[in-house]
Amino acid sequence: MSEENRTRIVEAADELFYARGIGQVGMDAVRDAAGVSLRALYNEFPSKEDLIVAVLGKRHEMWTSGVSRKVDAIAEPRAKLLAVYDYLADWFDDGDFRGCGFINAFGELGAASPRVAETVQDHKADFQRYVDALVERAGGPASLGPQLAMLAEGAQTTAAISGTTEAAHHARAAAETLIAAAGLA
Amino acid sequence: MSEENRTRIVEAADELFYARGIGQVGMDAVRDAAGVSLRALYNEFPSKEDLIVAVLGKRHEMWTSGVSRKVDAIAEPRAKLLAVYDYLADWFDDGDFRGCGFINAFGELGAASPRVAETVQDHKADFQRYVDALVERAGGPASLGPQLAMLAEGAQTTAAISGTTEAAHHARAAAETLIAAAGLA
DNA sequence: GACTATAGAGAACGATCGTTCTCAATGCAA
DNA sequence: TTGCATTGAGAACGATCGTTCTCTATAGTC
Repeated sequence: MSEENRTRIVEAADELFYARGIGQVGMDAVRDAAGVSLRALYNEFPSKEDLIVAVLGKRHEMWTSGVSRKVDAIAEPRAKLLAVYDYLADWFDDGDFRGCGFINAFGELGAASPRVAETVQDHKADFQRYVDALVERAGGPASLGPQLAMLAEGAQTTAAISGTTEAAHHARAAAETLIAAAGLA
Repeated sequence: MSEENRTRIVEAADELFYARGIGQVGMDAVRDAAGVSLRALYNEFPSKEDLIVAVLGKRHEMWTSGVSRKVDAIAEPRAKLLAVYDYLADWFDDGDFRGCGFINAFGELGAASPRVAETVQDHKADFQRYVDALVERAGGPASLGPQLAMLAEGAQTTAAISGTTEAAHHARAAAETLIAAAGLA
């Protein structure tokens, strides 16, 4: 029961935080959306900061599983690198896309909450390691990893602000050029 | 006098908003930092949203003049493109660097305030046009502009979250590769 | 010097928010 | 059934915030 409450709360909070911005969402709104009592909410998450960290944790899992599903579907190591941008394209096409939740949380609360800042840093470092590993398995130089990750980063904010999906395709095209220039056929 | 008040308020607010996140800064804090009465503050900016938009406007000017100062110092059209990343490197080295103020504002308030969202969009569109113009003058293909701008975008968020300057150099290296691949010697 | 307009200092207001508390209802153990 | 622990519903609390108002002092005008 408690576990069911947790997931319902986290899912509702994630949706609200992401759509409106964390500071614009009160705990009352989370309670209403989750269909849970305020007492149950605070039983699971003793403070809003705890809830925020949990939401980011769930978002990290969604990101990680979403990216690797797309990457795992491709066999060729070089093409795996490009699959990341295909995942972005799918994501950007979601009507509710509003940028990277981690970047948004960092900009809003990174300075005020060390826990939030650290959670965001961990997420980005994890993704960087993931891309680095793909690059290595494809036989690319170590310098390629940060460049490819940065393109993904830039695509997310560009797509969020411009409101268009193009950024994913521009990023993918740039990645193809970088990969080819790195000597990966 | 009123003009002097305006600039003092905007400068103080910019520093606070950027360092702490906009929602974490009350109008009282702005008043204290600006050394101005609350009445004078509201005389110049009838609402906090007005102040936020003014702060973003000033930030846009700082960004525009900073980038073009760096770009104008270079003669060769191809090298002008890379000067953008040198500007980023300088900026990231600032101890108070905390990412792109526009991205931060968008993530925090873009959904709640159409005026903020539009101001951020205008800023990014302006920068994109600027890069596109540099690319065109260098004889590069139109597809290069979005790619270079996206690298700059990604570098800013990466540097902000990782807390390191490297991102500017990675972005610059990637830009060199993209520029070379586009046939610009 | 008297009058008026302006502005500073900060109290005050109303709303919101994170968090806790009250109270009644429920479910379970004996 | 009685007693007890748990829970839901939501009122209440204390703090903060954006904004306005009061009151006083000052400066300029006649």
